[in-house]
Amino acid sequence: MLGIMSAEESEDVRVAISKKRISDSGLRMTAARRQLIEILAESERPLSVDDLSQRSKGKFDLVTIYRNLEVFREVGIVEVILLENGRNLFVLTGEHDHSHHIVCRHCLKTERIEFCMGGELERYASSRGFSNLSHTIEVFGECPECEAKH
Amino acid sequence: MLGIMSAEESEDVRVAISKKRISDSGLRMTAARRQLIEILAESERPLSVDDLSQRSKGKFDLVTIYRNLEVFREVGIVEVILLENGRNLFVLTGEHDHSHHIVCRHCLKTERIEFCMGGELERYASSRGFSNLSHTIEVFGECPECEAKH
DNA sequence: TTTCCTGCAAAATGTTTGCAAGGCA
DNA sequence: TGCCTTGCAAACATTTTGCAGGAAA
Repeated sequence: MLGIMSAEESEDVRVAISKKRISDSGLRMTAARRQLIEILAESERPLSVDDLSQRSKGKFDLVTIYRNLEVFREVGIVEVILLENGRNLFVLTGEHDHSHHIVCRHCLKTERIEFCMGGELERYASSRGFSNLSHTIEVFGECPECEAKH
Repeated sequence: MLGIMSAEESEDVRVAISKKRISDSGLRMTAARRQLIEILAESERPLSVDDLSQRSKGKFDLVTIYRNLEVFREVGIVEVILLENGRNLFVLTGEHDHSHHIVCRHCLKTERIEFCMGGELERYASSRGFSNLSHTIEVFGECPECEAKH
């Protein structure tokens, strides 16, 4: 875990960016928002609504968490990862607006994939007459630690 | 819509393959299964559980539809498309075991994408130590017809 | 002080489970 | 006949909505 800084931004930078984005959008910085952002920033993996509820020790109603995650998504500070089972995980984006992930099925540890082949896909979709495009790409597998446990 | 046969297999071929796969797996060919397979084969787009319920005129309980779709997935005759909102659509696969799609957000019309860049993704995931990989890739947009309606 | 945000309660969705009756092979 | 499937009912899990009180700016 030593070594040069990876491509990941530090916790603090992402928290700062997120808070700024909230107030720049004319929204209020409440205790719930502040704490949810911090929990997301501290986490080593993307979190579900339930994770966030637990890690905030039930201090906020689930409704509040749902509503704020939706707000976060709208202002572009969180990214949603759609799991194979249809559930969502949320991760602070920081600077980059869009990325894809390798997710461990067991522990949900996630790595960002540094390259995005969405361009090629969307170019193809475009050639087929589709417009207003978006795409999802996720890779699922077992991380080294989880594989070792078998 | 005239012209040479596309890469799509005909309805009948996919129905035949599907039925064979069911009985080869030691499962029974019931009225529900037969009809669900036929409805999927006739459909111009992937269907949701609810679509299947309606198109079979409520003849089968939702539970039956859920359970059979799960069976179909297990024996490999349907493929699941995970929408942006987390819902599932189901499509008969026929011969090919795995593909990706361009899905219209409005009418859900879907085109199969003929190429799959999953290999590259999984090679990358593999180099990061992940094993037992799978991936999802979907493109969403507006099809020409739906775009015209705006 | 005004408007946004939160919590509570309830409802709406979507999916799963258990069990007894029915039907395919 | 024997086991697989189905339907019904109920449970479950997740997410959404409405409204009144509370808190940012």
